[in-house]
Amino acid sequence: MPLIPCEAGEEKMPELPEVEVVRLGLEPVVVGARVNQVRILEPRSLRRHLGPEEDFVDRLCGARLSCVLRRGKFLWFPIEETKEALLVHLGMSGQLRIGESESEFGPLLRVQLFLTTQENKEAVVGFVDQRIFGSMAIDGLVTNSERVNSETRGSDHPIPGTISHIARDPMDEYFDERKLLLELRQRTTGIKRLLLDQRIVSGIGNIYADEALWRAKIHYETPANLISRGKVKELISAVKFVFGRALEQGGTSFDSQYLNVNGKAGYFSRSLEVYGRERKPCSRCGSLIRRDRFMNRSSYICPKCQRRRRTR
DNA sequence: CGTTGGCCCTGATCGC
DNA sequence: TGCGATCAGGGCCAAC
Repeated sequence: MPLIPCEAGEEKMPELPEVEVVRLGLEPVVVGARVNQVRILEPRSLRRHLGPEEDFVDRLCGARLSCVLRRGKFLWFPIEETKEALLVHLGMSGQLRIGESESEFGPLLRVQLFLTTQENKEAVVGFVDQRIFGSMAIDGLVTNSERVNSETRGSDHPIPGTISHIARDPMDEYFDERKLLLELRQRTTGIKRLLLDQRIVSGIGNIYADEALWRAKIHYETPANLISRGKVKELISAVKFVFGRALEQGGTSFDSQYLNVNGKAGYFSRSLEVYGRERKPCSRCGSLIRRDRFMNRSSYICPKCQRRRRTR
């Protein structure tokens, strides 16, 4: 069975497209599977769980998982017997990998789930996470009317309570583009910070934020309310474009159900125009890409295409 | 409430 | 060879 080896250095934070590829890879194995046993190797990986470690294990053991859902960068597995779900966030370095034996996940294995699949086969899911920014939890599912930010449109499918503040992502069929447009245009904060704020729009991380801003030719610090309506629309289209392109590439390298069921193999660096391309030429104008420090992270821009406070 | 700054966390890598 | 500094950044929270 092919397992992707860990190669140091090429690790990147999974954003929406990578998480979706993980979701697709898990789906055939996990849907209808029964959890027989749970092993916690690193209790800090349960930080999001509201309760002790034993409680997490008790609630999950014996559960049948009905499907794999995603919003933004969160994944969850509703449990058939209860109104709860196994909630997972990969953080910066988390991976969910499918295996058949116990020992193939390496020293960064944090949580292990032993499953019996719908086809009555044994499977093991390993949660591997170097930096322990990712986490797992058992969380109650709530419907729209019970949510913190109840939504004005869309389905009333239940969602884990602790992530009910997470906005719909741009690939969601009920994503409300007009609502996002209106919200962005009345905020004075720099546009990149808003793109990264999962309460406003989810799924975007540092890499695809830079990519989308480059496509729309917007400087990352431009106050959102100073960007014209048309330009904000362009930006939202750019987000959808970079997500869509990454998903296509993730899909093409997706030969078997085991391939790409981890947080890194699906990273599609060939398609990146600015991120990680410091001092390399902009593919539009030839200017050298610059790396700035911003919000304790890197921002890559083309200094010519993305001028400060360009609004139209 | 909107905005902003900073903390968490580990292993790879770099400079001296 | 050793060792401290640096870097990666999503989510969340305190402070104003």
